[in-house]
Amino acid sequence: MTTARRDTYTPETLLSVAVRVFNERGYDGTSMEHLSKAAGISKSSIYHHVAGKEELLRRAVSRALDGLFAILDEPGAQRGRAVERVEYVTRRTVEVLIAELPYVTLLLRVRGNTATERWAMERRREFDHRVAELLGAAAADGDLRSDVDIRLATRLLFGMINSLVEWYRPHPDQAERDQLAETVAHLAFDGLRKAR
Amino acid sequence: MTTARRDTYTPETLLSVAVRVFNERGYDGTSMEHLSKAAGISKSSIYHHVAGKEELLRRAVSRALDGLFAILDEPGAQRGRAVERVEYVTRRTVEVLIAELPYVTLLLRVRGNTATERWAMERRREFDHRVAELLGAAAADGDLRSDVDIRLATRLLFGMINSLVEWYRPHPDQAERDQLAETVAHLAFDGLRKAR
DNA sequence: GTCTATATTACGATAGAC
DNA sequence: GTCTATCGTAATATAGAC
Repeated sequence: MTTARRDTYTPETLLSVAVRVFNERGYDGTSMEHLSKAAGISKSSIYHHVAGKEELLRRAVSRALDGLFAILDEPGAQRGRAVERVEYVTRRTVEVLIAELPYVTLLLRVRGNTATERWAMERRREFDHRVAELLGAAAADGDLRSDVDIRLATRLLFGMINSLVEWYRPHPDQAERDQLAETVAHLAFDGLRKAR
Repeated sequence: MTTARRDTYTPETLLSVAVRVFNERGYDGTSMEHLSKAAGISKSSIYHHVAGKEELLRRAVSRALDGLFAILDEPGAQRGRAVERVEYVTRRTVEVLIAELPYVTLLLRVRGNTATERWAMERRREFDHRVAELLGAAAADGDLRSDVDIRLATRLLFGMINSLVEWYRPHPDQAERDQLAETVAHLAFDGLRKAR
């Protein structure tokens, strides 16, 4: 082994700094100079670790997308009635959003000006589509209220969940985080689920 | 009277072009060159109508904020039980958001990099605060479920409403627009309001 | 009111020393 | 791995002709 702890940047540690600044100023509003100041190294040193600004964006949104898509492969999203699977995905989406907050925040804000941004938007739409299918299956099972359009409900549900990135700030208390996911699912589905 | 119809830009008509481009590319991602191409006039001609890029932003977010604050002065937001007032404000906020869609969209996306952006964010927080107070009054009246934190509910409600700007596209059918406001209020309050 | 031409600054990225 | 110096481009904005 070499020295126990290196006090230099890796692409990953540099990424965490960059994502914070991207979220504060917006991706387009952040210059390499801004990143350089925030990281405490010169502009050219950043290029030693990553190819450029867009690579930092790609790494960040990839991390967010990987976290979201992994939810769909979990047992809770694959077994049981559709309404229970979509409720599970709702809770887990909130949890992943909180666990990877800065990365998902950045993902939700890309505008499509670069190839990387357009790729991220397409992958995100794919995730939304997968959840919309689940919600559609739950409706077909007769487990959702019939007086609400399913596409509209999907969009409002995602709108509610995704809005968390605009105000939620990391909390050390694990119980508090579980509570949040429960409240969101509770609020969403007590409005959605057919009375019985 | 002069000629019935001038085929030249006013600050207002130029604004509608600029806001569209701002929403497509993001404010920071839009250059005066982009605006010039979209408007079909040269960069320097734009400066004949407005002082610069930031003035276009200020005019846009002002229009959005004026529309939102006007809701709070309407009779429906001032009379009756708090729970009915907040439901009225919810419906009207959806309607104003749709009526002034590109302007509100831009307002909801400002990041705070300029003085104009920080002013807009502060005014928007003020509006949110006013609605949160209404929701608090409704809770004090005992008209809302007691198992949901009121601050969290306010944020999720706004998150749901504001997410409309991410997917809603103008629709000529007035009934469709009324329907949307009803559905949002329905979904939100059938989850929020105490069973009776 | 619109244009071309340009001043000036900021940006992303590279060269090359240490 | 980090630096200073710099390149080439694109940005906001202005000058001044028509």
